[in-house]
Amino acid sequence: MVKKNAHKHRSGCPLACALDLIGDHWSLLIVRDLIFLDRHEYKDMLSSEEGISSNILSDRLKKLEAAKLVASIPHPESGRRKLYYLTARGKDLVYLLIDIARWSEKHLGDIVDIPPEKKELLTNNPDLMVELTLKDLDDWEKAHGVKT
Amino acid sequence: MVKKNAHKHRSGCPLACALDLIGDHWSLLIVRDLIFLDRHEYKDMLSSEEGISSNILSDRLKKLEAAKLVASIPHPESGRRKLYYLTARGKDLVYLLIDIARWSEKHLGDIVDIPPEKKELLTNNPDLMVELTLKDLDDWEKAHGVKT
DNA sequence: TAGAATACTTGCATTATGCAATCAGTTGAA
DNA sequence: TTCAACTGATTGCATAATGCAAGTATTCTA
Repeated sequence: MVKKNAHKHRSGCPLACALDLIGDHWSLLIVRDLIFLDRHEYKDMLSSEEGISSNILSDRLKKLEAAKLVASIPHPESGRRKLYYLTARGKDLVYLLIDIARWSEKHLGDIVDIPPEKKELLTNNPDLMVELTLKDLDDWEKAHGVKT
Repeated sequence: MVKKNAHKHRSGCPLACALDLIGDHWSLLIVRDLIFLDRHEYKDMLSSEEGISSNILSDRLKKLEAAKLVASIPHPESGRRKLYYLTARGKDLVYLLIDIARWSEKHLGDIVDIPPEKKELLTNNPDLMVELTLKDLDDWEKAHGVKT
C-alpha cells in the first residue's frame, strides 16, 4: 500500500537525500520518542503530546523500518505488542536532534519548554548529553537483549 | 493566501517547535542554497537540481521570512530582482546542516554525491567547515552592505 | 515602445494528512 | 472455553498540501 516515494531521491545532495528520509513533520518526532522519551511502543508514541494520527504513525514506522533507521522485536511480556528501537543508523541521529534542540533553545526560547536540568546540560555540555543519551539507549538494548 | 499553519505549534518540545518551522521537504534545501551554494536569487533556487516548483518556492520563502530565518534586499543591479540572505537565526542552522551532511555521508554514502575536497573537510574537520562557511556568508553580507 | 526577464500568482489535478471507525490477532478473566 | 479488552494496525472520507503549466505585474533593454 504505502510504498510510493520510499526510494526516490531528488538529487545526490547529502542534505536532499537525508531530507527524503527524515524531512517531514513526523519522522524525527518518532526518533525523538525513541531516543529521549523512552517510548518504544506504538501506543506510547500514539499518545505523545503532539497527537500524531494512527495511520500516519503506522506509515512512518514502516518507512523508518524500510530505511533501516528503526527496527522492532516482539514485546517479551505480550505477543500482541512490539518494541521499536533505533538501529545504529538511527541512533546516530542523536547529534542531529541535539543540534536542533540547541538551535530551538537559542532562537525559540520563548515558545519552547525544556526542563531546567536538561536545558543546562544542553547548553553547557551537549557532548555529555549525547554521551549520556547513547548510554541510556545502550542500557535499554542490553536489558532487552537487542544485538546491534 | 498562504498563512494557514504559520504560527501553530504542536507542543513546547524544542524539536517539535523547530520542525514546525523547518520540518518539511523544502525549507532546509532553500537554507542550503543560501548557506552553501551561494544562490541568493529566486531564479537560482528555482533552477536547483531538486526541481522545486515555483509556487512552493514562493510559499517557503514567505514562511522563512515570516519566521525570521531569511530576509531580503532589492538587487543592486536591477529593481525587478531580489537578493535573499539568512538572518543570524538562519545562519545558525549551519551546524545543523553540517550534521545532516555528516550523517548522510556516513550512512547514505552509496547514494550521496559529495565533492572530494568537501567530503574530506566534512569528515575530518567539520568545525573548520562551519567556520569557513560562516566567513563566506559574512563576506557576502559585507559585499552587499547587509547589516546583521 | 515592444519585447524579454523576473518574481511571483492562479487553476487544477494529484497526493498527503487528519480523524473516526473498524479490523484482526492475543490475552486474561470468568 | 468463551468473550470482552487490548494492541497494532487499516480503511473511508473530508480537508489540506503539493506539483505542474500557464498567466500576471513590474522592470529593464533595445
